[in-house]
Amino acid sequence: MELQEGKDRFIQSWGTLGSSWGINRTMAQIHALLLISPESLSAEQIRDELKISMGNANMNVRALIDWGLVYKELKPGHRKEYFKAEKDMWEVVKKVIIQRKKKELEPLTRVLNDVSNVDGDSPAAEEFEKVIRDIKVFSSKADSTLDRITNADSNWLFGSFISMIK
Amino acid sequence: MELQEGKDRFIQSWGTLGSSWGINRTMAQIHALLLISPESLSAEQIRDELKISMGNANMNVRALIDWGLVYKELKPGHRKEYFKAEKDMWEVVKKVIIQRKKKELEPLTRVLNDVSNVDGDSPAAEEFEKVIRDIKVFSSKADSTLDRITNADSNWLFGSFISMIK
DNA sequence: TGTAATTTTCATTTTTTTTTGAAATAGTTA
DNA sequence: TAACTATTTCAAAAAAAAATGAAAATTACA
Repeated sequence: MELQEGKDRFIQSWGTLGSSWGINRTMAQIHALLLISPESLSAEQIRDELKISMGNANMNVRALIDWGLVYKELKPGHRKEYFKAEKDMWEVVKKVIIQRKKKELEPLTRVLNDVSNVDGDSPAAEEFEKVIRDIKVFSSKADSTLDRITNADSNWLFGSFISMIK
Repeated sequence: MELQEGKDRFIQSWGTLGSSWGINRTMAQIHALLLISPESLSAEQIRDELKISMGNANMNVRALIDWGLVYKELKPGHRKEYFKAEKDMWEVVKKVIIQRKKKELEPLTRVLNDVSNVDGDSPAAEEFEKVIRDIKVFSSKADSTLDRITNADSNWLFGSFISMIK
């Protein structure tokens, strides 16, 4: 297969995957482009490769930097800013978990605490409080497990320790 | 807090959370409504509670059933179909993992295999192949870890086994 | 089988999300 | 500081996703 075709297909596919992970398509495509690039790229190069506007390129590069998935690189003698991707997949996953935990788990926890006591003792109220309690217990476990994951080595989750508990 | 206010806030919040998980807002709201309901509900009741159209209610209930997050219940003496939610959060998470694995990991793997060999040995081609290889290794580990999770008891991931490897 | 209730489908409309592009701002060099 | 290059912002446009509602299909019961 031609390199160009491979690149296009990979960028496309990574973009689709990103959409399911709270990373919009262009954002994920930029990440893909930087992943497969041996050199860091400028916003201008990103715009040209992906055929998007400067504004779009700039906004999504910033978002990627916020997520910790892309780093800014200052090339001596160059005026433009250059960008390179985090290429370690375990790091990528950890960064995504950190963001999503912040954006999803924390707001949910706030609501669960707010609504955990309701008036009355009808079956509906009882069931409601029970479900809220269950979800609270579950999300607090998820919270600490996710913390453990984001602080661990990839082998902790993937690796040989499996055999230890078999 | 009034029960109704608590319900509304929870349904709203679960809907938002769902949007980040490949479950559209209404789909997640229906799941939330069924979660906190002591009795199974008909499509008509769901439509009324959430103020949505029948078509929308029907389509999203079907989707929830596909995901395994909602079950159909046949009430003797009733003509309508009734629906109840999967209320065990660990089951909910496992069902979501199963769906997302199918919808995301499998297509990615296919593309990675397709593009893993490209012409030439330029730095760009070398880097491309290296990145594809890395992602392949990573996703195959993720794949088996996710299988393990979906077959395990919730304690496996959350629970006391942590202490075993400390 | 005929009738009414229920469920499903899907073209159209509405809503939400993303992108553009042009203007404003910031930064660099001579 | 002037002239130019690069970056950021954001209102408006475009694209994508979701919801409606009416018609079609299915199902249950007399």
